[in-house]
Amino acid sequence: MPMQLYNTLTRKKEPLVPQDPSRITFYTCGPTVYDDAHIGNFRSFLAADLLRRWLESPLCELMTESGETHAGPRVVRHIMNITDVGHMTDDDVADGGGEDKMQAATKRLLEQKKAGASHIGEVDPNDPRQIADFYAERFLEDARALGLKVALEANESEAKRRELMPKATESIDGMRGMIEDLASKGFAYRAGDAVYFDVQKYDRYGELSGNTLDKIRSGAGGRVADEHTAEKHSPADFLLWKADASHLMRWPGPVIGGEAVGEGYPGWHIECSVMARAALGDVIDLHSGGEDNIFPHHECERAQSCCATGNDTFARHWFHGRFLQVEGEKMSKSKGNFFTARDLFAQGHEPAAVRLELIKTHYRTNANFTQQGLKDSARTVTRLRKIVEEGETNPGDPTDTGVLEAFGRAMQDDLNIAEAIGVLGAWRHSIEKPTSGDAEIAKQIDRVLGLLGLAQSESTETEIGEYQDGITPDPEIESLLAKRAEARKNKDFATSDAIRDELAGKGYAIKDVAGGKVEVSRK
RNA sequence: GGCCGUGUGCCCGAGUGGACUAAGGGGGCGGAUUGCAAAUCCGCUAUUCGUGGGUUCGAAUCCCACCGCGGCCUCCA
Repeated sequence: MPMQLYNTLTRKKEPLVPQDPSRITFYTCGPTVYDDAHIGNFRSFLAADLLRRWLESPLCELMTESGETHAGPRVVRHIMNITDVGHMTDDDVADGGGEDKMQAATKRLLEQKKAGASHIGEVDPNDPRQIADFYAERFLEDARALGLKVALEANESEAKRRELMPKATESIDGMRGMIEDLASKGFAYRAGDAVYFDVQKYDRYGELSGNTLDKIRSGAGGRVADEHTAEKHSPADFLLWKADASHLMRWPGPVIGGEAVGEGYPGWHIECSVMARAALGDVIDLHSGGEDNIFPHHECERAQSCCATGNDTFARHWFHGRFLQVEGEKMSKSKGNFFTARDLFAQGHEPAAVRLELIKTHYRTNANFTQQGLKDSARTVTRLRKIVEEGETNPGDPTDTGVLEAFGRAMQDDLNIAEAIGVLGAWRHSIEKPTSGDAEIAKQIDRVLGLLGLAQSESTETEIGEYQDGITPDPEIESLLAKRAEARKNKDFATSDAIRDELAGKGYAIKDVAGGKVEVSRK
């Protein structure tokens, strides 16, 4: 059974049929780097990463255009852009008002700097390019820590990074070119300082999101402001270029109808059309993003790309992940349930646990990120690691060969990761003593899950303690551990238990491990 | 208001018409082990699938209505 994958465009599960099944083209809308990416962002990027890893797996079978089955492994050319251009908060505002994201970041960073925050280091909060570069670098670090394959590949060299994780600011010429091309073909027009895409010229506008121009016009959300739209042909027309000499980030504008539109900045959809085409060609196999990207971003991107290339199809298959909630609630800074990946690492959670917690819920349901879940995930990772470590020292055949097939069957069905992990649990249960064959199976499964290669949290050893979760040994803990060891030696268990309780009160869990040492971890 | 998705045990989550007397993980309980814990291992832990109707020989699974939750309807993964 070839792999089935839900396609946002057709609103149903259907076989993924790439143009060339041995080499799949995949574009993912990446982060806007005006702040650290949060775990919701990463859930979406990790869903794309999991899909990519699955497609590359020898276990994955795809349908070809002629209806045959194509067995893996295969190559996935995966591109993830980095948006480092600020965008107007409101592109309807014709008079240059509104606030740019990078400008908003500047404001925030200035405030933080005043308040004494040091994490921004030498960055000049008044320079949007420095801000973007700073956060882009941090994004890449986090992405690598979480095992995002595209970020690992991009790390090989600056050339690779430009190729696989292009920045919008590196593609301004291409954007200008596509805007001019769209205008010359009659799909775009100039109105005052702006160039707009003429949605009425593209009759498939709305197919992806299920919107119609009618509904957009009468949108009860009340967000289609009309007083500024007089210059547009349709209220749904969207910005391709905005001339604005006051904008901090600005570039020479396109030439429309022989006249140069002034210096300014591109609209926020055009970059992906340009970068996807440059890296992957006119028609791509797969395109992913968060569910909020469906409209307007991907709808607009599709319109631009199809009109520019003259093809009916831009992306053959659209893949969108649902949002992440935290402890059952919408994630928000005011609720205090807003986490970046590095927040969690700093709390001592290992990247593999964070990764598993973020990928273990089916991408098309709202996931609930919880502290308990993070603990469960950490345990699952430890167990998987153990199978490999113990198995490698015990030569032998696999205990059960059916597990790969069952795991694969689950993944083939629209990336049913939860069932796949269920299969893994039952498999682990059936193993009494892991063999080298079992270790091989675990490793093959992990090439899809991407957990075992990630950095383990540092443990620091002292004479009596093994400190986990990045805990730094300090004299107070050390002396308590020493006292407890002494008490245990004298069989004074009342004292020894009291010390354990005291440490628990300070937030540390301890356990006695082989060799007479005590493992100290966070409670 | 429109569109899209979703609602399964104490919790997270599989299952999408008959092998469901509903995976897997966590938690809890009991046992082995341990000075006691931790970890590990063994056993137990939903006659029931948001609510109410309907279709069917048969429904968690299909249909309708209602309720709850989430997303989009020109910043947003």
